Amino acid sequence: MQQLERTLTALADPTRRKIVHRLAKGTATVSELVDCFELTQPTISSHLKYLESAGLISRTRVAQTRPCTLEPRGLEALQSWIGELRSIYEANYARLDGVLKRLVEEEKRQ
Amino acid sequence: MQQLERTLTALADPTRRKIVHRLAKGTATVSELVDCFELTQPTISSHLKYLESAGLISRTRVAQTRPCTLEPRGLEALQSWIGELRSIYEANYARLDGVLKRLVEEEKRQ
DNA sequence: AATATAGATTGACAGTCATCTATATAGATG
DNA sequence: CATCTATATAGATGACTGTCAATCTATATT
Repeated sequence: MQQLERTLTALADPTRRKIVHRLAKGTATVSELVDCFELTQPTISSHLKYLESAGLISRTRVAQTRPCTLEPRGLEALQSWIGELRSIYEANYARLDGVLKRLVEEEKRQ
Repeated sequence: MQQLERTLTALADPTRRKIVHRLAKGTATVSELVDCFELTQPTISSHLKYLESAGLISRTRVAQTRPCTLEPRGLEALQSWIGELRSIYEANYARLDGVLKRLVEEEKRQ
């Protein structure tokens, strides 16, 4: 799967969005996240695996703990992708405007 | 489901992203989209339903055809959401920088 | 009226996902 | 070594998704 797709799939889940939101405020260990979410630890670990493979978070090792940190690059990439899409749309919409103006001018001339 | 979640879920599918990309270049009917994608018409229709409920496209009626148009508002909303998230991250990252600087200054003074 | 075309809807099936419980591993600590 | 804590892994289950074939509805054309 492409990186963009992993990112979108990862963010499509509400729990994972909440995790990302939480990590935007600072690093957290798996247990700290478990405490936030009324879900079991394996469930949270599984979500973290998604987020990591999407490049949205990274994990280090501190003793037995695995602190998670938000990696903003994945978000940047997604934001750029949307931006490009909107550019294509706006370019074509502008061209349509151009066509309409020309039609209107032809009307006038007749 | 919230609008943001619908948008993300809609865009998480590669076929739907391709449809959006195609519609960014201009309106298309269902049949035209079917011709683009080596998928059956019901499959495309089902994807269009997702995109419509996510507010990413709109459909009108012209005789028997149902031309689809990209609606950029859904994309804008998603882009803003990511922007907010990045702001939170950057604010906290900056604060962390501040903490580090203060620690370094205290070091110097001693 | 009869027929053709554009789409939507329905039913079925395989695959994936989110979640849980139960168990295993890795490191810290007594 | 024995045990505690933090996390990972395995397996089960119910819900949802993507897909297709078949069928239905609405409009256009002859």
